[in-house]
Amino acid sequence: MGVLARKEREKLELRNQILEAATELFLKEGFDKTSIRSIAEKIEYSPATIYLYFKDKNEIFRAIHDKGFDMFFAKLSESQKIENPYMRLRRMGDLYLEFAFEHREFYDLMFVMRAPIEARNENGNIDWVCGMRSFKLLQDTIVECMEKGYMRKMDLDVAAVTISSLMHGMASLYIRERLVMYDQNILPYLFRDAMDNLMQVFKANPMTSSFTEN
Amino acid sequence: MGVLARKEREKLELRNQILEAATELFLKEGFDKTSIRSIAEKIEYSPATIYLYFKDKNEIFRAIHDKGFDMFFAKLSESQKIENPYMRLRRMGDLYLEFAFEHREFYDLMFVMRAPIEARNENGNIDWVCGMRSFKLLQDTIVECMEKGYMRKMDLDVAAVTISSLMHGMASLYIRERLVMYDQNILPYLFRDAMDNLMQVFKANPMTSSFTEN
DNA sequence: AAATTTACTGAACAGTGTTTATAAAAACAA
DNA sequence: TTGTTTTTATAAACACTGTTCAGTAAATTT
Repeated sequence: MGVLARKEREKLELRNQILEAATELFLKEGFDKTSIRSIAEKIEYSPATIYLYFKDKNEIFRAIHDKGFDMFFAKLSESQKIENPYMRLRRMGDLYLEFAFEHREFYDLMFVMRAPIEARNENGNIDWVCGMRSFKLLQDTIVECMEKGYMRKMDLDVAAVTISSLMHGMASLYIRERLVMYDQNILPYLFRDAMDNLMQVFKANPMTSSFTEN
Repeated sequence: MGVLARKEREKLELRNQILEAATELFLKEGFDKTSIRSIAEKIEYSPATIYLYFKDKNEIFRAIHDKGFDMFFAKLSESQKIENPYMRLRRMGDLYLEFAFEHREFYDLMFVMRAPIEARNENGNIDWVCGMRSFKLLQDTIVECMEKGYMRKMDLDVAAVTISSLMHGMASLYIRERLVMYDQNILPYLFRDAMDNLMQVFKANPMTSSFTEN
């Protein structure tokens, strides 16, 4: 049955064409200007055709959102070559911000925009896998830090949420232009110091632990 | 010239009517469903009339955004009765999250949405006053903490950005549904611990300062 | 009473996401 | 090679959206 296989392939190919066109438009023109009609024109199909491959506009951006998380995971994984988990965690912070700065639109779609979230809600099950892969990387690193004594023992969820929140806060305040009172060129330095500061919260300091523990 | 005064008053009154209707719709139906036509219908005027009082839809939401910042400032100011600046700073954190949880739509408009920001960009000058008032409250409290020895001396901008980013990160990840992997009921407790942790970064601990200073 | 200013609106423009009936093409069966 | 069925694509329409502008009616001034 080579016919079915070919059809399957063709079907997937057009789906990818739609996704590529949508991504290109999204990165160049933004979400609002990436209309179903503009995508259709780019791939030289009728707008209605797109609805044979995606349920709605949100589902298209849900797919782009997923690809963004793949890129994000790859970026964060660059830290894995670092042996020391505490240094690795610190490096993940830099990589996080590098991703946010280099791929603002993707970051925005993944962590801020409503569209990709609304797509899965109608699906029924809230499949949260793609983002979870990166979050698990963070969790595992924290656990390793605590196990190997680089970090004082504390609730994993609290540590993970604290770190994620600081990172996302900086990235999203910048991307959504809520830090315009600062010279945009010094922001990376401010963010760096903020990360360094936070790292100290978690640091296990044997010499002072008896004083700071309570 | 009582006539002119009355006309001025009437002009302002309709402007407020538009704003009230828009706010009500915004809180009930969200940004997208608050159309110019729906606002017009609510106040029983033609859609075109709205454009005699506001340049565009963004300008309407820019005004609502400003009112939100007034509420926000009032909320944060509740902390001012606390004498100790370190305790006051900690209280401001709680009040920040209370505001975000109680007025999600306002918070979203003020700190996440693009619409109100785009409004001022066309104005020319980026009048950043409304949000700055609250930010200054934070800065002043930090300065007071450092001056009175409750907080170790460090760069004010770094401290302010660190605190703002953590707060906004928690609030916006929650509001934009990026923390759905957690039981939503425990989030307030996680956030509380995250704030307590961060406070420790800044804490001036005389007994251990000689060890931690470099 | 006439002229002018101010306030308002109907209608249109150019777009949006989405659905549906219809047509064409491809695959399968006799 | 027919005829039938399934798959794939689309034109056209629906119900919206923000925004503009010519034209009208009312209020104010001369």
